[in-house]
Amino acid sequence: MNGVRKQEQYHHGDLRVAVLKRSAEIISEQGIEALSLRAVARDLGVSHGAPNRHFKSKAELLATLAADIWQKLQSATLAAAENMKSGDPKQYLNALGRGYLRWALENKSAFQAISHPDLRRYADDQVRSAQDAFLSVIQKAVIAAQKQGRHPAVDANILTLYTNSVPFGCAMILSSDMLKVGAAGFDQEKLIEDLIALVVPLD
Amino acid sequence: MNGVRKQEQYHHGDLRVAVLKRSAEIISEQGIEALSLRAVARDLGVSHGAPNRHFKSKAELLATLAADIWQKLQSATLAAAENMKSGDPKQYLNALGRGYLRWALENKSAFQAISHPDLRRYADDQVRSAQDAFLSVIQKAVIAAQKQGRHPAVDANILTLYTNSVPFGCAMILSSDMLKVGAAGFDQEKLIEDLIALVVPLD
DNA sequence: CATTAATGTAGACGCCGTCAACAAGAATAG
DNA sequence: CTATTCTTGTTGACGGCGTCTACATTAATG
Repeated sequence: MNGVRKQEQYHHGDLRVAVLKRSAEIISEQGIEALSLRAVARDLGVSHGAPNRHFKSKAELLATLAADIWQKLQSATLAAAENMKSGDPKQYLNALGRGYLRWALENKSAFQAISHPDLRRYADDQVRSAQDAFLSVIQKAVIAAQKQGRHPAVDANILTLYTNSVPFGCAMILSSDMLKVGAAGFDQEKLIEDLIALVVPLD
Repeated sequence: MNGVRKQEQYHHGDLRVAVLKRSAEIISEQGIEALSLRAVARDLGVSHGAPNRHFKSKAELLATLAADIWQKLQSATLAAAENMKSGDPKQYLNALGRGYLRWALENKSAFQAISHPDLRRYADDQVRSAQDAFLSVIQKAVIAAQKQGRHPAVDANILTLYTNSVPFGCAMILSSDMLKVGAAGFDQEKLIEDLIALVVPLD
């Protein structure tokens, strides 16, 4: 029960972290378009200008959040394939794909946030490197699977793009309700399995 | 030389159309996040409240624009496969895919706009039906190709989702510069061809 | 303990979307 | 042709936003 509120104190103590945390909550609860610096400040019982001491701009806050989301996506994706690290490259890639898509579908708002227009404008180093880290995980697995006979003749970059675009596009489409797959009580895990099997068939 | 400006007149005559046109320009030139009702009004030499007479809200304007973009995407996609309408279903689907991806890459800002967060909130009938019209074009072609032996055992909805997610995801990834494929002078048409061939191989 | 740096506050600025009250012009009925 | 009504554009206001500056408080440092 150490949830001691520090609202009465002049210095918050951890405002940067608190802003990031509350922002992430707002994104996952109400979507990224509902996020405003002033609302976060209000929620934290702090003046409207306080967050600016920790983020040069809203874009910088968004970039920090986005980098974090990429990192979480990467962790989840890797964790899903953990137990077959040393196994068959195709199975490994397939497991990565399933982990990727599963995380995206279970964290729709966060996943949508990483492609938000405001982020694209603000090409931030931390976002870039978080993205690159994730993409290189995929790329390595793609290349390993290619050596094992998956589309041997195709350019590796194009193959990586293709492999990425399926969970990415699928998550975008599903999370924006563009296309409804079996509205009533459908089996998400089966969807994931069948869909990824189309990109990375296990023979 | 009939570019007669009507700015001096009290009634614009065609404000709704003019707003839509200028909005589309702004989106394609500066991206959707740069679009504001007031800026459009300014550009058209009209008072800041005037556009509200033609659109209940900004969301409604966005919805109208989005429906238009879906329609354009559909036209371009269909046009790209026009000459093989009566041919092989797989070739037809492949051509649709290439037309889809090509249009998305040549109209990046517009394409990105249709998945903008502000739109997802505002579930508008016109957007829905424009989307549905487009998706049913794809779905029909997917089913036709399936009858010809493309992934015969897979659920048609999942197969449609998969088929859609490749051009969609790929266009999203490329247009947000997440992944760069052959930065220096690369052949877009070859990329399109190779990529779509992975989803809809022509044997 | 005195000074400096870090952090939060308060108020202002110019954007934005939206609304209500009003004005101008177009369309229509008599 | 004129009087009325409807549509469309104007104006000003409101609150919300991001950002900046001047200032206050606290923490850290010498």
